[in-house]
Amino acid sequence: MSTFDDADAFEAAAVPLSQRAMGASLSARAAPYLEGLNPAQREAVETLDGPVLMLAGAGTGKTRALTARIAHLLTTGRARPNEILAVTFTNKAAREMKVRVGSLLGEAVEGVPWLGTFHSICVKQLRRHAELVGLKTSFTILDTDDQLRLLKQLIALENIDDKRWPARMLAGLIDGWKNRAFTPETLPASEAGAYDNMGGKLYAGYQARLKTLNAVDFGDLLLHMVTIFQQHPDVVAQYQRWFKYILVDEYQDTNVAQYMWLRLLAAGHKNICCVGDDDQSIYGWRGAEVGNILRFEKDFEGAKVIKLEQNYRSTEHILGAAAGVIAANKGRLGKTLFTEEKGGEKVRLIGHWDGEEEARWIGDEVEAAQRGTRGLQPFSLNDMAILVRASHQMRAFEDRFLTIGLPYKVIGGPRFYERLEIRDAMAYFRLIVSQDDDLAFERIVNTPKRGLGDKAVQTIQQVARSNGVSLVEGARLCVEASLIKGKGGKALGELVAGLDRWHAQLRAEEDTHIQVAEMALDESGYTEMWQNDKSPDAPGRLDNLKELVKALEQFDNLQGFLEHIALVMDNDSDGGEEKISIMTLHAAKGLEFPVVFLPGWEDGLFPSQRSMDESGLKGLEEERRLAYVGITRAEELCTISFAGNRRVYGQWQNALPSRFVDELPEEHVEILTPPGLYGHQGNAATASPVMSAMAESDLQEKAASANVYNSPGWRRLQERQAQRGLSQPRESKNMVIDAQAVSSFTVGERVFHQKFGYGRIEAVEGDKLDIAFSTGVKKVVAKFVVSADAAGDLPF
DNA sequence: AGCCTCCTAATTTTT
DNA sequence: TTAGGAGGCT
Repeated sequence: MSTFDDADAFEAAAVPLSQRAMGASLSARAAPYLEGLNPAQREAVETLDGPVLMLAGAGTGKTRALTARIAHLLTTGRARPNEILAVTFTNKAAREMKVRVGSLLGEAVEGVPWLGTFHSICVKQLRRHAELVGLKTSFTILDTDDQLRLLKQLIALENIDDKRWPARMLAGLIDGWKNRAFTPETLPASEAGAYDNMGGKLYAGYQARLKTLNAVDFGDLLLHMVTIFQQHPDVVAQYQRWFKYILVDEYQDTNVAQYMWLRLLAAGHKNICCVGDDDQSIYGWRGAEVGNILRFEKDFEGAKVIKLEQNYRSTEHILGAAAGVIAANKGRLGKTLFTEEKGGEKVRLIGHWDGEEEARWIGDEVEAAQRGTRGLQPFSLNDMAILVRASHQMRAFEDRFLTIGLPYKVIGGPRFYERLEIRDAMAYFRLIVSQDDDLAFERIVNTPKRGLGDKAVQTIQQVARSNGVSLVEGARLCVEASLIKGKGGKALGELVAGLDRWHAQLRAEEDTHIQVAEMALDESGYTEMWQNDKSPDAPGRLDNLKELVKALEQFDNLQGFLEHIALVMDNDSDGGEEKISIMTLHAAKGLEFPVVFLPGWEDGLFPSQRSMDESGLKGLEEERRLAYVGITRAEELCTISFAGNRRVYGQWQNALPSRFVDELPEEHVEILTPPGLYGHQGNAATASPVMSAMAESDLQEKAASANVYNSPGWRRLQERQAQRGLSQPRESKNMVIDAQAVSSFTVGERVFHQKFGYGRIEAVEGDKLDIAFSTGVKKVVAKFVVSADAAGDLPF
């Protein structure tokens, strides 16, 4: 069966033949989109037939090549817009590509209808074929919140210990399985069996539940399409025929499901062009398979590999430093970036006593760069960024910048549509559109407070289930039968009546969807709830709600809006004031800044200990790619720093400089040694332990063992830090306590705890102690207590 | 039903 | 340190 007979995007977007003629005449002259391309880029644009892997290093103009390729396909008449499938990962990338193709072709082309993210394209496809996986065309897309709520219910329903099966973990497992294209049916025993097969059972239960709810999660979008393609050759055949040319951006980030989907689609014309950079694969932890890009030539027979290696972004020192770091990775496809721009500043490297000093120093440097330093012209704050490994590192910078009044913005924080009030409002909207949306109902049934607690909700659920109806219908029955007493019952009646009324108003089209939306938020008491809220963020939330309603203006109806929101979750609202950006390294991929600071290069933090523990060498290599991504974001000035001491979860911890610091090639690095730091007496360059470490360490050995703790330079650095530590009373005490706390506790010993006071150890299990305090026996982690004899030395 | 207190865990995050 | 969740108390 097929829905291709419907008026669909293929037909709607078909381009009149006259345009093809126009395209041909355009290309007869010098095609404008080819101008200024270097030979490699040009080859990437003009090699249209067969599989092509465009290996595009950082800053080599891959978006340019990709968009020119689309323009080329269209103007030469090789493909009509609707015969091109172009996939990206983010909406931002999709948008940018649309804009750039548009500007290359002017008014000539309406747009490429199948240009979008993996997910948006899959939604489009799945809406056509939903019934093939037992869904209705109108299926809803769940966000993470809904997903977790659903899983919690499932876990409770199955009477499973939610300590052993936290919903979060289960969500992670299921996500992982979907990323690897495992359905409950195809889930290998090795995966499901690892958890008494309970994982597999819960997965199946979850999928069944989704089906009854007529809902899918993000992973399903891909997975369902892969399933459909595999089970219905006629369906996939149609798409294979239609998509003459396929383009994929950021191929190194594709997961197994995405890979399978692409392979299935490309099997027809085999004209697939994947763009990516194996050195920038940093999403392994969420299912991306670097292997996809490494295997490309094997997967797609007769593939042509084109390397874009000329970099237009960074100075040669920055490129050199990045190359030095990434060289330590194995199994790379291998690219060597070069630039024609010579000179520029070396990458600067500096060590600090602690994280606060690091933030202070960077703040000063930012202000200096604003004024113009070292013969460089002044930079705008918009041209500067601080890229951190983990978001908790941002705090030190925010604190410092607030103190000195430096405007900053955090990129990639909680997004607009993920905020509580927005999700609540959206749940109301969802219910207005469809009363079948049980998850939305659960979310708002007692928001604002209506006196409907667990018990009331349970009653509604029971009634709904036994009658085989939605929760809204169940609630209606409860009201009619007066099953819920008191003010809760009355409020529930009002809510149901309200939902009916708003829905009717929307249908009647007497009011616009915007008016209905406002009405719902007001009449439900939701707006009022925040107006009465005295917490400091309430006004902001009200503003957000206003903004949400305003966003409705761009859509013709609520359905369209909801669809958009489910898939497009960004908020790029940017005020006029110049600001320095603070973001994670992950968030920085694809961006560039003239001035970049890379703080926190300490072993354990970056590379992250957890990443190395969980994924070993693979994890370390991904961390290294992250370092590479970080350095290559910089155009002119790149500054790497590390701190000897850092407060982590309230405890002081000391750390060694990142092993990546040692991998920076000496000739591209300038060591800054401000007064008061490592060996400032005497010659700064030679006294620097970092420099010594770099000079003395053996690259080969490092690459092999990935362990440089034994290099002489590192030892010296450590010693020096320890010495400094002793001269700095506060921090050193903490470190001493830490050191002794880990090892030496015995049963019966008297200890002191900051909170519980004195106690006696009853049992020792690894680093966990059972201690009898005056208030009772507590389990305490060893590092939180000290031997009672040492208590007098406590800094608190 | 709702508030308060205790406990635990703590990268990276798009869709 | 701190945020969020769970469980207990009113």
